[in-house]
Amino acid sequence: MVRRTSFEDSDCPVARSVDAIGDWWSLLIVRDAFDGSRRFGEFQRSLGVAKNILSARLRALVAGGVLELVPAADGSAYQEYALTAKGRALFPVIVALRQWGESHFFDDGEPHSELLDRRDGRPLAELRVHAADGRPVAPEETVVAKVPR
Amino acid sequence: MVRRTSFEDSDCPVARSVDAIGDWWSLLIVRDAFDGSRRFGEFQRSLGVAKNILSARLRALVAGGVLELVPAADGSAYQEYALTAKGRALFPVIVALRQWGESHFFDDGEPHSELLDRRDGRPLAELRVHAADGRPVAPEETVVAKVPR
DNA sequence: CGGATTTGGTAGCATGTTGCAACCAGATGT
DNA sequence: ACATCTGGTTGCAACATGCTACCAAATCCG
Repeated sequence: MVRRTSFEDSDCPVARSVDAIGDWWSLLIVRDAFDGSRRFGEFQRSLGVAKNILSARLRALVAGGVLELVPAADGSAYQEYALTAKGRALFPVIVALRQWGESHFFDDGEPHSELLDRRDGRPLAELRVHAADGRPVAPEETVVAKVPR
Repeated sequence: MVRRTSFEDSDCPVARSVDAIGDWWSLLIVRDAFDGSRRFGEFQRSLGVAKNILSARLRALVAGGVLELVPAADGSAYQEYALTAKGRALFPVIVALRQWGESHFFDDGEPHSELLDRRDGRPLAELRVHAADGRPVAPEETVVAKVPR
């Protein structure tokens, strides 16, 4: 994306997040990281993305503090990409996108990969937005407060 | 983004969602729609995006069923873009991105726009991922079930 | 009514980014 | 030692992006 206008100075957190993630490939990389991918080759096989693109995205994610390079768990000289705390904090974003996709882009019975609770093997609960007091809120019940200058 | 490989046939809901949204501009358009923007000009002023890009994105979002064209509320001959039910279902995605941005890209006290509960004026609760039984689950406590062929 | 302005776009063009293929160095396997 | 795997980089063509100019219809304003 040719973007002469970066969002890194925007006062909207959504814009900064979008800017930090970079592009959709990056988000799918993060998804794969949640799913257990750790090595360059794993990401590449899973995503089918060109290696130069993957290389650039991984570097950007590391620079952005979403991933970090750690020594390979198997003791080899290679390195692995691991989610940082900041990267793991993207979990609700991935889950939200996943649930939206499940709800709107698959016919009844059409098979798709699913995110399950490891403990009981059941799908996760639908994400819901709540107010500070725990009451569920719909979009119309919210308001964006413009930044206090 | 030059993407010869579309994700529309992926079995991963995240990939299909990403594909359906299209690009980051589209997501910011949806964010603005949640914030009350309805007209072409409103989106353009708010985003500062080139008109041809905005035009293409709006058309794609309408084609994808995220937005729909409705007669203008003020009775004029113009039309307005309104979120469909499918579009409104993106609310958790936007909120998740917003909260991630708030947590990681603003210094303490740095002003930023905020999403508040209209009823009590307080920020929303932090989104959390729960299992079917209501227990909170961390990423490591989940597993992706590969599609049953 | 008539002219100016706003709204909501489209068209053309330069440029940057994507994505493919080829290549390459170091680590690993045998 | 030799082959292969891993993890990249480089060059290049094609395409999408984004800017500016242009345009038609609707609306405003005197």
